[in-house]
Amino acid sequence: MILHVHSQLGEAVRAAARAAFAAELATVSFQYPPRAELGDLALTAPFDLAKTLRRKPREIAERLAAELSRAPGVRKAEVAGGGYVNVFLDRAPFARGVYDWVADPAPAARVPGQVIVEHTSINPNKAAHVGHLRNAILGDTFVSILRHRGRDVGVQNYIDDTGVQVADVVVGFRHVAGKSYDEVAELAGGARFDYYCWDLYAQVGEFYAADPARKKLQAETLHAIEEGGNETARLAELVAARIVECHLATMERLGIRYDLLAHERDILRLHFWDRAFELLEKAQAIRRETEGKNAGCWVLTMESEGADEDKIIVRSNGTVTYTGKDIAYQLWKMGHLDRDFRYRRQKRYDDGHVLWTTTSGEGEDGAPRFGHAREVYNVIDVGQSYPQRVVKAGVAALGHEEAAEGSHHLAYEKVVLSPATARAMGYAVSEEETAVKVSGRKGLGVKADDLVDALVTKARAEIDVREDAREGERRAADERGRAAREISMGALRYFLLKFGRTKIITFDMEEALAFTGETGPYIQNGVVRARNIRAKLEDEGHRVPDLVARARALDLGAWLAGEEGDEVWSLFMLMARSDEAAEQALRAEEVALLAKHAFAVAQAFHSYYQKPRYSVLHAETEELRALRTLVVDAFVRHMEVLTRVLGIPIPERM
RNA sequence: GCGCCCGUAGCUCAGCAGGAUAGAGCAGCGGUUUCCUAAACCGCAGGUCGCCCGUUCGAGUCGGGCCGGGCGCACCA
Repeated sequence: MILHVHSQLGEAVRAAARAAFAAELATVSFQYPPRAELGDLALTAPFDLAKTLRRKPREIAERLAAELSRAPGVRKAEVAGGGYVNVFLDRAPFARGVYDWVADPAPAARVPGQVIVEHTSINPNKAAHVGHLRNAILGDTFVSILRHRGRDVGVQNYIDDTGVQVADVVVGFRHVAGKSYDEVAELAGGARFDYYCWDLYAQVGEFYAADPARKKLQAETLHAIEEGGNETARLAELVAARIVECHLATMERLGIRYDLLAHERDILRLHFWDRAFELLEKAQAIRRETEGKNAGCWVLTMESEGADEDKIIVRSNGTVTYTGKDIAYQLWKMGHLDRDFRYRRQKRYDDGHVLWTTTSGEGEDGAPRFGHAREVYNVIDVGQSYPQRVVKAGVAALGHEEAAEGSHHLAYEKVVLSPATARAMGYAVSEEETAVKVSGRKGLGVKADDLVDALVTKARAEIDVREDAREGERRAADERGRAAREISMGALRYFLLKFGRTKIITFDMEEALAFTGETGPYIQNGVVRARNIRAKLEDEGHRVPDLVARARALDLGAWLAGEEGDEVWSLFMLMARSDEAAEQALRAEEVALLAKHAFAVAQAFHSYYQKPRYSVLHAETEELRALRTLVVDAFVRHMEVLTRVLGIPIPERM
């Protein structure tokens, strides 16, 4: 909504600059005055023009202000400070526009070209932990914003089913737990297999540490898995497949779904790397070293990477590194590898959406076209920045400049544990430590399902307290359970989104369980209240659509000019800026911007509706009731969209 | 050594195309419920934006240098 105003007024400013000063402005950006009394939008173009025109900013501002005052939708424009132009919008038509926009949000213009987002990509060898949740929630929400803003997005979850981590658990089953394939199969069919593997994986760490010679088992196992067609590979396959199902179930609790599971095994079996190697060799993007420390290796030159400029892609024993495989995968994503996976249906979600999986065996018909993206976002922790740069460099070295340009690493920092939370989990933490690193090897970390369980339990307890205090009918257990799950989901998603992605999150259980203040439940609460007001109106014989229609026909201008109007106006301005917030989130690749914006909108509504003098049901006049209903209805409708984009469900009651 | 990230209120963090008096949550203190549900609202208090230099009409924001903390620079993934 506001972006439309920006471009319209921007045109007016450009025209004015042309007419008055024969100056050509490239882009006109608008800011917002620090206080509402100063105006609705602020223009800083006079400062820029002052430089090129060698005239006083104020002088330029005067001229632009005069022109802008005549622009449609503008009530007045005045010069402030050293050369700002503050624009006051005509409130009534703008407010009607905002209402129409939120009541019937036109989908954003379709942006051509496919976008692939890879996220989650957890090693399929143990339960997901809170760090993985950060990845998945970040990725899922980014996808949602992309789609909201008109992008065609495919979501891929990379399954490293032939890596060392899976190999370690296989070693665990064989040599630590001493289980046969059938015994593992039985375990895998039971509950909490991912938890079992979590503990087993930690034991394998100790097993290796006790006798370094045992590391040989890891190498042998990994080799057998890569080779395929043997008992070890079958066991690895079983473990990985079952753990992936656990991860999918965990993520589904948070509303996170995928379009494709891309398996590393299939990248190997279908010889993606061999093809990528041919391409890289032919383009002389990689070269074989004949002397020096990298003798016998194929390396990719990394410019400006410091002392160690070359990255080894193929080891001297002829095997390819992970980074090499990743280059092949990235090339496939971008449609620059003339190979493709075969596909099978993995599962069908409740809403009918099909999750596909890659396969190197027999494929099924009907798969959509995966992997011809214009833009690729890889959601991977910041520790992978260097290999991600290598992947990008590899794509670029093949001459695919645009593809390299379109390769984004959505890097995020890790999640560490607060001393209190680590202690609660039974770890000794010294006084000086301010944070404790999670460690899969040591089995130290907060499991995703445990965290969700704790949230649901806490939310349920809160609900029970409130329900028991109620007069009249109380909710049944299953309704309370559903609300508890929805509130937990909102709390967790917001909690992991509100930090910038370059910030290390020190995870504290107490803090994560908070339902007051800047949290998901705060946002949910506002919408629930607003919906409740609408419901009460209907109960008392009013019809919300009629009231809204009536309000639209009233003199909005007079009302919006008053004291109540100021509060309503700032709420409407904030709602109008949601499209801008979403675009900013995409441009800055920072999902937190939209999450924070949603909180700000909720906050503005809370502060308004809470005041008894602005009561809708007990409004002094029918006119005021109609006007306030329009506000409440606009808020609900808008927040339904915003929260859906953020993946925050709205419970029926808190 | 080189590269990246972080340093803003007691604590956790916003402030990411430089812009007006630096914001929010938590914690603290004081208020608000015969009023659409208090997971709420209102108020008070709390800041040399790590330090120095520079660019600019203007720097928390950009550049350089320093200090402190974290991560990366594997023939691991």
